[in-house]
Amino acid sequence: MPGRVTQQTIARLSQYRRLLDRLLHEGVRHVFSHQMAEGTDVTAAQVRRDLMVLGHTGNPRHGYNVAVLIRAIDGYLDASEGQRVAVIGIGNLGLALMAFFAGRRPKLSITAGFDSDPNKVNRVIHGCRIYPIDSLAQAVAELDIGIAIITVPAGEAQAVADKCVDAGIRGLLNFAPIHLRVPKACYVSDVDLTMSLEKVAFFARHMVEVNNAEGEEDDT
Amino acid sequence: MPGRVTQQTIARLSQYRRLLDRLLHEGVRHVFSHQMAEGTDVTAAQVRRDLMVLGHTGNPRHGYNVAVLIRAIDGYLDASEGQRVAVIGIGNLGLALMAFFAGRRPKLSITAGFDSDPNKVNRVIHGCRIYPIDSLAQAVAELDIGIAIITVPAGEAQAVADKCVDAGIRGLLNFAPIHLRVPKACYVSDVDLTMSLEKVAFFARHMVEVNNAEGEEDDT
DNA sequence: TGTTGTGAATCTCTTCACAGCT
DNA sequence: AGCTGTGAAGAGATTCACAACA
Repeated sequence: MPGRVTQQTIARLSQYRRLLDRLLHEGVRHVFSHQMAEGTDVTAAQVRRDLMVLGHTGNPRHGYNVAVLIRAIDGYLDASEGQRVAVIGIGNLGLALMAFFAGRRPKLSITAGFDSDPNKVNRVIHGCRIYPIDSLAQAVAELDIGIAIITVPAGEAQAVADKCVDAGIRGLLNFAPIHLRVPKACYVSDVDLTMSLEKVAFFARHMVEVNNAEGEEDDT
Repeated sequence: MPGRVTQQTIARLSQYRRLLDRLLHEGVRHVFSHQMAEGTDVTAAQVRRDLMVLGHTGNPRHGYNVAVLIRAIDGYLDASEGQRVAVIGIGNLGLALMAFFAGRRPKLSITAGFDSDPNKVNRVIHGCRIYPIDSLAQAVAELDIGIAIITVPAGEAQAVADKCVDAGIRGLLNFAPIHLRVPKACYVSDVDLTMSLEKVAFFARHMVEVNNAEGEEDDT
């Protein structure tokens, strides 16, 4: 469907949707692009540009109908048949992510966990079973899992990624601090915690040159 | 010191350093830019361009001396006096992050935790004490904390951010799924887990149009 | 009047390509 | 022979600015 969408547009659509969900919850019916811009971290022009990929909605009188716009984003981002996700590596972080994502998006559900430690296998956490890593291919096929979250130590991450690819998984969310090599047909997004913290540490000391969305609020 | 450095250059320097640490550990003495490019996800030209900010140095014969380059990046990214970090919100994710960051970088140490739940207060986890959220300002001053990791629920995040700013914290790593409003002098980096997963889900279904660093390895 | 949708301009980041060095 | 460092070109993303519209 999409001719050519950038990763950042998809990222922002996800944020818009979250904002819109909250607004809907608060009883707001209509929003203007500049209001959406305020609630996220972008300009009004950027919001309108991003919404173009949806084929659009929106009128100059009331702006965008919140409920309609949410459905439009849902239709664009979500797979109608849903997508199932595995967490591989049931340590502190893996458990925290299972808790975090549990029940958050109906079309994107954590369905299984995997670990190499026999003590962790067969437990059921947040309604999903932990399988031995060796049964990955089989379980992925049976449960129709298309996405994996990798939370194993760096040293094991590449081997795990290879297994995922072999099992037919086409999307990886990688928390291991290492660059994964995968075939072009598999999409990887890295969440690099160390890098994120080091970035904050650096700019906390060099705040001057960051124009973190200028027209922003107060000043203490 | 930096005239104007971009966030992505800082992010990549952090990744180069991690790669170099590993190489040093493996006994590698010298690297060329194209080898560093392989180990991360960038081009050789990008690596060389990024390293320009260090002032430094590398020679056409052997490339870069690994140990020297690490020290150069250390000197650029790290505060010589070190920086102390607090984790606010000691739930699953907060605990996982305390474990993850424990002892990872000497110049960037998790020093305190904060939570509003009295049951969690005064415990000591990974060598650092959990304080009540009300004592934030005091503890931050006493322990000289400059950075906070926010892992509280979305509904509390803005209030927590405000307290952090008041307490003098100038860098925030935010895991709450909400856009924080802070003064321009405070730097915020968001780790948006939901967005990251939704991005993976989307591109896993639309792999075609992503040229995820083309010249990459195999093809199944 | 105040907003949307969007072509064009601008700005920012990445890649090219090559002189200079070893 | 093959690399580094970097000015200049190129690609890509964002913002401007305005016609169309309610």
